[in-house]
Amino acid sequence: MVKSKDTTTEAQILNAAKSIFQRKGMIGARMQEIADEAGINKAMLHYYYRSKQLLFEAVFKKAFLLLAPQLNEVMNSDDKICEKIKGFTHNYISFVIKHPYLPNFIIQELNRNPEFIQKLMTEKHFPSIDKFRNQVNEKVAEGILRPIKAEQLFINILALSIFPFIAKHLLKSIINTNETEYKQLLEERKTEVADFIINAIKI
Amino acid sequence: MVKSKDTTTEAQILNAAKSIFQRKGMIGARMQEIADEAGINKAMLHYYYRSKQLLFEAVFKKAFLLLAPQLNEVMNSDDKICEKIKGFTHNYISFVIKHPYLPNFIIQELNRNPEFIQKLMTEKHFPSIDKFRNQVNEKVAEGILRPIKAEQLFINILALSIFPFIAKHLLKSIINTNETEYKQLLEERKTEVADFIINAIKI
DNA sequence: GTCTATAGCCAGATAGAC
DNA sequence: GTCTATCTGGCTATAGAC
Repeated sequence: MVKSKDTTTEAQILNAAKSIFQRKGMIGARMQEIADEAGINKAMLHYYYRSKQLLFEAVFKKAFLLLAPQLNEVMNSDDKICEKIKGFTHNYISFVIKHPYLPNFIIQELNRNPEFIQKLMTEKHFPSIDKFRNQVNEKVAEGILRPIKAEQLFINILALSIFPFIAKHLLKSIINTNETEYKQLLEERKTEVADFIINAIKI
Repeated sequence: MVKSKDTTTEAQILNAAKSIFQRKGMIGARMQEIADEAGINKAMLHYYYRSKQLLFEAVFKKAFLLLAPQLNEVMNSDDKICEKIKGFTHNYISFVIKHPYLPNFIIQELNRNPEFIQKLMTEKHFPSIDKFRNQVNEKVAEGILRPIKAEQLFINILALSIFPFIAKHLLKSIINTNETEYKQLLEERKTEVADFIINAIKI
């Protein structure tokens, strides 16, 4: 029987590395920790990925390519604006509930190493908001939407979807909720965020 | 002549540490780097603050106590809700434009060490949204505001104010702007964010 | 391919002269 | 209080046996 793709040593390492890097970041992660998580020897990490830096880049790229296409898919679809907003916020929040460390990982590592984004921008699937921008400008000109810059609206959509995951611990304390209640709030946001945005922009 | 408070060695160290820790985080920062920034010897850091951990905690606490009272001041004032929102977003965004590393620093270090927030919660000035919550619930009951949970509204206000600073590099690339243009967008948000929120909640 | 042992480096911390 | 020199531990990376 051929080994399934996820049980090869190489894949086991990548999964373990993903888990550790996303929780601790590039600098905070320890190769020994990754090896332990994968249940194999530390030397094997170097055998397969040469260095910590290269292992990290493999993890980062994979994570980025998981988030980016979702941005594109919705932003550049042919849906109407309200449908886009509903679709995007619902899908994105659902996705991030399943992968809560992902956005913070991406944002944090891009802050640590802003030049890294240059490499990513050459990728085919790097997100763009061109279609979304045209749509918004058009509808604003027609008087169907309140005047707002497409860029600001885009920032708002992303902020409302992602921030509650990034600032989870701070927000939990300020609004004085426990873990269960906070998860409930996040669930509600799957629809709440779109309602909020649409009320904000419709005439 | 008595030395001004900011030129004592102790204060020089704290300022240098603030600058380095906020940019690199607790793990990324190097004691040597902080000493260089302060223009003094590495051994002095230990003479005044004993260890990296204690120096870090001094910086973190000072930073937190800079952000927290602003939250309280607006959220628990006697202003009407719309005034609160306008006042808070304008002041907070202005403040963060001047201290762009601050929110990310706080959020990042709280994620790394969630237990740390327990210590902070015992402080007098730890933010609470009690008054704001009552106000929102009241106005919603009266039918003056669209139905929304105060907690969700609070999260939205903070998200729209802070996220553009945290995700700066990512957002800059996606919306394809240079540094100057992005700063301009942030400037606009001093009023844009409040308009957006108020439109979203008013009937 | 997988392991053990270790080289080599770097950073926090301290000893001790001044 | 301030400095130089050094200790110590931890981490990445590799050499080499199996």
